[in-house]
Amino acid sequence: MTIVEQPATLRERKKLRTRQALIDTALTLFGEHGFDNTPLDALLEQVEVSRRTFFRTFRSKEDVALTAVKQLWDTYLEVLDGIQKSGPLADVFLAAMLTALERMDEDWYRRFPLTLRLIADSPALDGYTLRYCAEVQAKIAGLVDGQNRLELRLLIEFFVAAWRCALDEWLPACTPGELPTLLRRTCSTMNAALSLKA
Amino acid sequence: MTIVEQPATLRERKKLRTRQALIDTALTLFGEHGFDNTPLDALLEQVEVSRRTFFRTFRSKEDVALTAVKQLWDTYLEVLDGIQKSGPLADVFLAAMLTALERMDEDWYRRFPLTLRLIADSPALDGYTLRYCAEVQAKIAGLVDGQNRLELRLLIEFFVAAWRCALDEWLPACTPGELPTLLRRTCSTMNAALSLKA
DNA sequence: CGATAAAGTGCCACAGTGTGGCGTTTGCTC
DNA sequence: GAGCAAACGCCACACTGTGGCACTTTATCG
Repeated sequence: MTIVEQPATLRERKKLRTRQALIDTALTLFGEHGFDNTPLDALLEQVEVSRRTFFRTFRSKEDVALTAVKQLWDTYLEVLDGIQKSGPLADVFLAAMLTALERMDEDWYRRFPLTLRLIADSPALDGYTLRYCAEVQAKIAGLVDGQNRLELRLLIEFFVAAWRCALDEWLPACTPGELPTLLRRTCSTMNAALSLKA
Repeated sequence: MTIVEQPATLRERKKLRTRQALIDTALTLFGEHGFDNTPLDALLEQVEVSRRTFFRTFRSKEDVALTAVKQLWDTYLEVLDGIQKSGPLADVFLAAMLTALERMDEDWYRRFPLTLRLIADSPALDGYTLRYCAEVQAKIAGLVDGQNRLELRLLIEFFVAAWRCALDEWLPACTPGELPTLLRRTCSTMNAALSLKA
C-alpha cells in the first residue's frame, strides 16, 4: 500500500483535491479523444481550473497524463533505496520492481494500462516518457555504488529495456497478475538475447 | 562515401540548396544560443525563408537539428540491409555500425558532435531523439527475420543502449577515430554487465 | 516560342502550449 | 476579527505548427 498522508491544513487538502480531479479527468478525456486531440482547455473547463493554476500544479500537459508512470518509478526508487543490495545486481533490480508492483493499489492497476495506451497512441507522449525514464535511470545509478560505472550503466539500460519489453507484451490484456510473470520471463531471456544467432 | 545524386531539375536543386542552408544555419544558431533559446524565426530570418516553406521541408524544429543523427541511422539501415547476417547477431549489429561510421564523411564528423551537444543540453530534443531511436529499432527488427522475437527485440534494445553509452563517453573529446574503439569496448562489456554483482 | 499545368513559395490568420504580471480571493495565525 | 501569505484567476504575450489562398517560378507540350 502506498502511504497517503492526509495533510492537516485545509489549503493543502484543497490543492490535492483539484490535483486529483485533474489527473482523473485527464485520463478520461485523453482516453476518449486521444492525448494529441484533446486540447488542454477541454480539461481545464471540465475541472473548472484556470490555465495558470494547472501549470502551477503540473509542468506540462504530458505530466498530468503520466502520473501513474511516475508513481510506479517513485515507488521503485523507494524500494531500491531500502533494499539490501548483494549478489547479482540484475536480480536486485528485478526484485525491487516486483516489490514495487506489489505495493501499487487497485486504482493504480486501473489507471496504468490506460496510461500505456495513451503513450502507445502518441509519439510526443512516448518521447516524453522515454526522456523521463532516462532521468530515472540516472537516479537508479545514484543509489548503487560501485566502481564499474560502464557495466552499471549498461545493466540499468538493459533492465529498463526489459521492463519496456514486458510492458509491450502485457499491453493487450493487461491482467494485473500477469505482469510479474512477464517481467521475470523477459529478464531471464536477457542472456539468451546477447548470444542470439541469425 | 554517401552517394549524392545531383537531381537533374533546377527546381529540385534549388530545394536542396535551401534545405542545406537551413541545416547548416540551424546548427550554428542552435550551437550559439542553445536549441531551446533559439526561436525558429531567427533561423528563418537568416536563411530568408518563410515559416510555411520551412515546415514543408522539415516536420519540426527538432527535425532540422537532428539531420546528422538521421543520416547516420539511414546509412546504418542501408548497411544492415546489405550485410550478410550469419553468426551472432550482436556481432552483425556492431559490424554494421562500424561500417556505417566508415562511410560518413568529414563534414558529418564535424556536425555530429555539435548535434550531440545540442541534445545533451535540451531535454525536449533528447526526448525527440529517443523516440526517433525507437522507430529505428523497429526498422532494424524488420530487417532481421527469425522466430525469437523477444530475444531479437531485447538484443536490439541492448545494442542501441550500448551505442548511446559509447556516445556518452565519446562526447567530451569527440575524436573521430575513438568512436569505433569505444563502441567495441562497450559492446564487449555487455556480458559482464549482465552478471555484475554489488 | 508561347500557353498551360503544376510545383513551390509567401503571406495571413488561427489553434495550442506554456509563461509573466498583477489584482483578488481564500485560508492560516494570532 | 485583522493582518498576512499562499493560492488563484484573468489578461497579454511568445513560440511552434497548420490551413487557406494568391502569386511566382519551373516544367512541359503543342
